[in-house]
Amino acid sequence: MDEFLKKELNLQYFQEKGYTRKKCVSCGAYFWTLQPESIVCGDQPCVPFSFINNPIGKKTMSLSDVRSGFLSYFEQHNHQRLHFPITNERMPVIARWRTDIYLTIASIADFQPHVTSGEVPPPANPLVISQPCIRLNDLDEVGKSGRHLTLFEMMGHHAFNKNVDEIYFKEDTVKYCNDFFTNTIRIPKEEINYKEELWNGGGNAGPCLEVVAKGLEIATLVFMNMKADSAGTYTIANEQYTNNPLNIVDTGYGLERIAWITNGSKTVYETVLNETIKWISDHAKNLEDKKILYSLADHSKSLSFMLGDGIVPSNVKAGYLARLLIRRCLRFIKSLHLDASLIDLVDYQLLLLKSDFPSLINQQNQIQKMLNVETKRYSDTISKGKLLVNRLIKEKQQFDSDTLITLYDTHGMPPSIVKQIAQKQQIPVSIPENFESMIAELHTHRTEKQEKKERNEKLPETTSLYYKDHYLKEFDATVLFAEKTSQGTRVILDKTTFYPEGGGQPGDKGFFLKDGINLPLTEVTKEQGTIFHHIKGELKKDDFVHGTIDWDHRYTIMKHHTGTHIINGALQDILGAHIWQAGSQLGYADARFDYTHFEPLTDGQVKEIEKRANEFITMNVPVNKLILDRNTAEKQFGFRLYQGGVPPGNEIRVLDIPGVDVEACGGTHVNNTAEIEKIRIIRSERIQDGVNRIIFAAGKMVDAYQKEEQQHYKQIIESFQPIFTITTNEHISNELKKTSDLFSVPINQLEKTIKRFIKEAKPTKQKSFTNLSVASLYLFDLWKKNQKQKKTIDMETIETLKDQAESIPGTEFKVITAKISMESNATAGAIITEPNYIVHIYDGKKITSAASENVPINLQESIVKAIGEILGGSGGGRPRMTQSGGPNLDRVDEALEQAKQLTVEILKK
RNA sequence: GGGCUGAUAGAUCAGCUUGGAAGAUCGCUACCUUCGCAAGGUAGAGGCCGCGGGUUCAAAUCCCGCUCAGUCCA
Repeated sequence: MDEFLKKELNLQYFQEKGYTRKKCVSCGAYFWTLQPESIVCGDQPCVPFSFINNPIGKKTMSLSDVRSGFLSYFEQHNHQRLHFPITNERMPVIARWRTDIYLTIASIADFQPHVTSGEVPPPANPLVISQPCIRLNDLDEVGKSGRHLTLFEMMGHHAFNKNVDEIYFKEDTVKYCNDFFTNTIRIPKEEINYKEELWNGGGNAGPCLEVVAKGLEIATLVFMNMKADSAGTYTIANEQYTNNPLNIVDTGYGLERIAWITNGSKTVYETVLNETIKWISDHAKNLEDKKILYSLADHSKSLSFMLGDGIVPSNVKAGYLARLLIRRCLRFIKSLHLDASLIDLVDYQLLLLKSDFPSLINQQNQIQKMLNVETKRYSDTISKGKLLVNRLIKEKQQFDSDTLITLYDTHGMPPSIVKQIAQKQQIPVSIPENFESMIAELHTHRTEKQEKKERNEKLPETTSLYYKDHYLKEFDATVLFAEKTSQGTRVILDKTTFYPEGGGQPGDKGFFLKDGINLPLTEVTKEQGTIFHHIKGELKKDDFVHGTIDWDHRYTIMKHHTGTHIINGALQDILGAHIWQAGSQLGYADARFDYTHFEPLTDGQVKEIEKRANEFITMNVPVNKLILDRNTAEKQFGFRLYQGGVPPGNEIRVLDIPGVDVEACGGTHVNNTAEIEKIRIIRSERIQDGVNRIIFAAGKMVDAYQKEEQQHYKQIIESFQPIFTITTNEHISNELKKTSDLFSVPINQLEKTIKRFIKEAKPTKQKSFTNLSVASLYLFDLWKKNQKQKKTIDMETIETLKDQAESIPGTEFKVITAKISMESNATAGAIITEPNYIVHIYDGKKITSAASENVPINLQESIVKAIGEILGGSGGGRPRMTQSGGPNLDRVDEALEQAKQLTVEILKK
């Protein structure tokens, strides 16, 4: 490998400028230096930091100084700066364009995978960017090491070479780098060493040079020229690599580190987060733990970016990472005894970031709301957890590590808080050193590798007519491929207007005509880019067919599809820019749209959204269907495009509804919002933490839905009919919702439920009500009263029963058998509070047998089974209190008689 | 996306292992005590035991779905 690096990195530039290649006596790595006598590479840990209190550079530089110095240096050297809507010169910290990572972790991540793979041309070439990145993998080092940050800016100049080095590659990269550091930052050239390393990550690899000065790595220059490939000839870290189609200059300059080296402060935090640290110190009462102070300053900055770029805290995906940081912050705030809230702190951060990152403060309102929700939720969790811990203390008097793990994993109680609570009660708690890894262990599970299906190259491609004209209903085509299936035939055509199932849009229906024979289409699918038509009947290769689409089906779905974009637009309008599509599924009868939001919608908000959506419809907004290359689309519309996921390839279909919504979308759509006619929101629900769902109908399906609703309503009214009448039929959906809430039963079960309640409540008076919900409420109350009455003991009945008691000859004991309408257990229980009674009571459902304390009888052993069997069942209970029953209730008299006889037999002397 | 919890009175929770009359504490109401308040005492109101199925003579309890909530991990 050394030989490989020597060959790759033996640059002309080093030779000309008089650098020497040396081997570090400490770590063994090779490095290039202008100090031939040096024996160590100059990186940590081989040498200590030597710039602390001894800064280098022409002057102390702020983050802004370094950033603008870098960007303008490279701009002057023919690099182009990037511009995006909303975020301006950077990309968001949430990697919307990536499916493999949640957060933007490096400047090159901006261009992966599409640009680095060569599929999409770079937005500019060469280009320069300063990209805010978030890395949470070394969370515990933050604040402790003096140099770890969760949010940092990685500055990079990138060049993408198709033919080795036509833009520039290794030589110019080092030249620019050295020039920038020595002239713009003014680090003496002798202080800068270039250390040889091999870099690999994210499926790529290549030689690299680490730029170190005074013990600190300030930049990494990667020459990415290889990609992972099992058939490759290079072996790096046990993986095979081959040449990449592009030679990529991937540089990463640590903005914060460069500022730090010119400041010479004790830690990076004093340089990067100085104002925040001061602010926190001013508000804190306990500053003993510097690590916590630094961490809080760092985390709150990360949060400003995460929430400002639209992450909604939740228990899934990137939302969970935001919550993780929020909860750490809340814990830090508590232990510092801050007299300000997390909201105050983030507000202050936003103010500091306002001039360099203005998009963040635009989200201040939403950020405050989200932090408020999260703060409240966390304190709820902790106070619930405290109760739980206290209960466990009572029960166990100690905490083993299993309990600690359960408390954290299941209830979110951090062990440190458990320890605090327990210590107050003199219960010792020892937190295992490897707690974190024990948690990790708990969650290790195999991740199933998804085998990539290779596209069958032999299968022909199909021209998608539906994209050229979303309204095309008929077409002629030639069969290119046919294959028999159990259902019929599946064929590939040269062209089609049948939309295949995908992206939440169901496939089209319709039929083919061949020589006057009708061949119905059962399914259209897309597998690895090939469109298959599944038909009933037979077709052969080279047949000519005429296809006709089920236009009603397709057009309804088109209305629903454009409808989801309108709903999305309405949501963003009313709730804010943090609204992001989290999934959608279109149907013929209705459509559903999932989106990120931090709380459930109120009924008022739903109404408002429905109203706004319908306004968009009546505004007659044209629906523009654009095909743009990726860079143009991103530049024009920003990352809002990637609502429904990231489309592959360089050409992107963009659906632009001006003033309403713009998204990359591969579905079929109407031409003008007016065609949708109307939208009705059927339901709004919370499908998981941080994600809500709206189910709506569009066009004629609104009428269909309302018809169905009326049918439900009618059925329910009818089930009330025998006893109650409902006089008005207004606000049907509202009435149904109220009623379904009252009985906590879904609408389709209401009819059944109401019948049950009428049967159990036994209403006797005919009554009429103005509307359904009032009638339901009345019924429910009646039912409750009835239930209660059954349970209340009627003293009169008890006295009557006692009077009926028959004495058992030769004893003081008295036996009662009876059939009553009250609850038999309660009645029996009341009687046997007095001595000498044995009762067998039937209440219409079961026979309860009970005996007073002083009666020497074991009902459970001697009687209960016998009488249960008479009823065709069985029975059981405790010696002094049993119940029995069975399906043959017509033999109750016989059973009671038998019970009496058995009792007398056992007790008589 | 996966794992783990939970849902019983207005609130916090017992009861579920081993099926057999729905409980405690706080809060609420009335009365006693007091010049008044706090506190104490006595009595009382307040439950579709989340929803739906199944097993059983019998389900808050056992089994299966569903809904809602919490939590951890990727």
